[in-house]
Amino acid sequence: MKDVAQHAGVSISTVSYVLNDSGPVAPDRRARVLDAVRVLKYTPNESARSLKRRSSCTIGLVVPDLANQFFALVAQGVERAASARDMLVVLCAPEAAAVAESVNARLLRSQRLDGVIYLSGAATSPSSLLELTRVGPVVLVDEQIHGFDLPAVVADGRRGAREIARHVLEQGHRRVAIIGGPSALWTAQQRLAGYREALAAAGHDPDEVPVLVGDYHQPSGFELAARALDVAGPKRPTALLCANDLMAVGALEYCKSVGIRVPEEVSIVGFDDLPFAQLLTPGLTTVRQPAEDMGRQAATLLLDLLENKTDGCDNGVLPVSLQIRNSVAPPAGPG
Amino acid sequence: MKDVAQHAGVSISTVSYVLNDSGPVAPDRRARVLDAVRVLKYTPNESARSLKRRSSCTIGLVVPDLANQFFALVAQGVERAASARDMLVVLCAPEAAAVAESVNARLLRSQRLDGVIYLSGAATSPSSLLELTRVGPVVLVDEQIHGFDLPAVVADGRRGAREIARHVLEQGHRRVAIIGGPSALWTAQQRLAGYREALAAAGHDPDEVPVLVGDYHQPSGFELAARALDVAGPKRPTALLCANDLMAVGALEYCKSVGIRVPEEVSIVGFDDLPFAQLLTPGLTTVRQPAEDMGRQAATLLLDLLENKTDGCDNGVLPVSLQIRNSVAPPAGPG
DNA sequence: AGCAGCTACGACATCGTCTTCGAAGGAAGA
DNA sequence: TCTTCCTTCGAAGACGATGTCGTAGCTGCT
Repeated sequence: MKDVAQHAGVSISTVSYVLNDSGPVAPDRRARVLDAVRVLKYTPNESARSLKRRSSCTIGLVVPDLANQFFALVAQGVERAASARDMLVVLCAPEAAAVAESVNARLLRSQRLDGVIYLSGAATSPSSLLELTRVGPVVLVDEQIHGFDLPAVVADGRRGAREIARHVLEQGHRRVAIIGGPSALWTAQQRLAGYREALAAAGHDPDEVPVLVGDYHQPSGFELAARALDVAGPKRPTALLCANDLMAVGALEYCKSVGIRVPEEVSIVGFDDLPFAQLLTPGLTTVRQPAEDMGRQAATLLLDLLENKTDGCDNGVLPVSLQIRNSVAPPAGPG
Repeated sequence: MKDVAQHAGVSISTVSYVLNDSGPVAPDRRARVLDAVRVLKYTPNESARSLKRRSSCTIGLVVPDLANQFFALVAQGVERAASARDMLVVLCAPEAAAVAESVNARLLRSQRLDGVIYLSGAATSPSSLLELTRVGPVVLVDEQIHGFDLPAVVADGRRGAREIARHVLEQGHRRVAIIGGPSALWTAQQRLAGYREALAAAGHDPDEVPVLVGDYHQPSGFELAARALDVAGPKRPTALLCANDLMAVGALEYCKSVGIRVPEEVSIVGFDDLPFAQLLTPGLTTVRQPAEDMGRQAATLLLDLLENKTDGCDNGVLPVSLQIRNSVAPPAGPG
C-alpha cells in the first residue's frame, strides 16, 4: 500500500518486492519497509491479490450433512490440511443437490474457489458432477463415477464389507438381510458388492439375500429393519448387514422398541465406526473408515493438483479395519 | 466483461447496469446483454467485485472442534442461514488458540472476511478475542466477556443447569459431585452457577459440593468420574452433574468399566443433548440446547450487523429444555 | 422553432496489488 | 577517464468490475 511506501520512503513496487520476495532489495530498505508494515499494521488486500494472481487461495468443501459425524470428521481433516498450507475452506451444504453443483460451478468460474472437495450425499447426479469437474479441479471423497478416472480418495469399502460379512457368517448365520445405501452412490454399490462376495464365498446364493435400499439415515434404518424382521418364524433373518452406522442405529432402535434382543435374536453390524458406535449397548460391530485421514488426503491431493504437482490419477485406496464389538453373536439354536 | 459487451454491441457499463440493476437500460438492450451472458457463460469475477465493493460476502466460522457434534450442528445452522443470504462460510479451526485470533484478525483486515462467528473452545483468551472484535464484526456463540456487551447468541445454560440439578435433587440425592467445564469458559461458569442455585434452593451448602474441573472432553469425564467416585462407603456421591454430554459419556464409561451400575448406584446427567444421548444405555438425562438454531441465529445476527440493520445488543437468550431419560434414579437406600 | 427536462448510454477513473521495463547509480576493466 | 555491466528502484500499466459524470437524443411545452 502506498502509505507504507511513503512511510518507508520507498516506492510502491519496492514494498511489493519485499512482501513477496519477488525482487532484489537492499537489506536496509527491506528493514525499513518491514518496520513500516508493522507500525501501520498493514495487511495486504487479498481481493486485489486474488484479482491479480487469478487465485483465491480458497477451496470449497461440499458436504451433504454435517450432522453426520463421518462428514464432520472428514471436514475437520480437510480444514487441517488446508490451513497447514495456507488455504481457506468454505463450507457448501447443498440444499437441493441439483442447484448445488451449478452454484459451485459458478463459484469456481468466478474464481472465488480454486477447487472443490466433494463428499457425495444422498442425491448426487453424476452428470452435474461431471459438469463440475470440467469447470475446475475437483476431488471426490468416497465416490467415483463409472467410466471416468477422476481424482478421488476412497476407502476400501468393498473389502470392509466383505470382511464384516464374513465375520457375521463365521458365527454361523444362514439367514441374513442387507440394509443398503442409496443405489446411486458408489459407496453403497461397493459395500453391497463386498457383502455379496462374502455371501458367495460362504456358499450362499447372493440373489436370495434380501436387499433393502435405505438412504443412509437413521429413520430409514428403523423402517427397513422393521420390514426385514417382520417375517415371523424360521424365515426371519438372524443378522442385519447395515451399510452405515446411522442405519444400524436405527435398526438397533427398532429392535429395542419391539423387544427383539441384540445380539441374541438378531445380530446387527454397521459401517463407518462413528465415535458413538462403541458407546452403544451392545457395542456396534462395524468397519472403521479413517474419516479424518480421508479429509486430510483429499485436501492434500487437491492442493497438489492446484500446484501441478500431480495429475491426481494415482489413487491410493485407504485401508479400513473391522471393529468387533458385541452386536454380533451366533444365531440362536434352530427355531 | 468486455467480451460480453462486444458480443452484445453495448458498452461495458451497460453490462454492469443490467447485472446489478444499477441503472436504467432499454428492454431490448437488456435482453441482448443477457443473451450474450448466456452464450459466453459469463460469470462475474468476484475478486474484482470484492475489490471494488470492499466486501467479500464471506464470513468466518471459528469452531474449536468439529468432532464435537454440538459444534458441527451449530456450523450447519450457520451455513444454512448464510447461504440463504448468499454468503459464504469459511471454516477456521484454530490449532493453538493463540495464533487463531491473530490469523483471523488478519483475514478480517485483509477483507477476505466480512465478519466472524466465534464458537469458543477450551482455550480462549478474552484479550485476543476482544482484540478481534475491534478489527471487525464478531458475534459470539455461547460465550460472553465479562464487562463487555458484545453481540452474541447464547442459550439459557444457567436455567438449564438449575433445572436439571433440581430434577436430580428431587429424586432424593443428598451427595452429589459436579464435573464442570473449563473455568475460563462462560458456559462453564453459567452451568456451575445454575447447579449451585438449585443446590442452595434444596437446602445444600453449595460450598460443600465437590467441583471437579474438566475440559469438556470425554477422557476428562472418565478421569474425573474416577476421582469423584473413588471414595468408598457412605460418602460416595450418588449423582454426578456433568457440564456436557461428552464428559457424561466419559463418566458413564468409567462406571461401566468398574462395574458401577447407572442409575442404580450413581445417577449421571449431561448437558447439550447430543444426538447420541438418547441412544446410550441408559438414556442420558440432559439439557437440550438448540444447536442448529443457535448457529442460524448467530449468522442472521452477524449478517444484520453487516447490513447495519441492528446494533446487535438486543441479545435474546435461547430457551433450553430438560430431557429426562433413564440415567437418573433415586439413590439406593441408606448405605 | 427553440428550450427545458429527462432518459439511456458510454468514456473514464478507481479499487489495491503485481509485474514488466527502463533508468540511475556504482563498480570494475581498458 | 571512459565504457560496460550489474544491481537496485521507480514509473506505469494491467487485472475485472463499479459508479460517476457528461452527452446525445427524445419528448413536450411555449
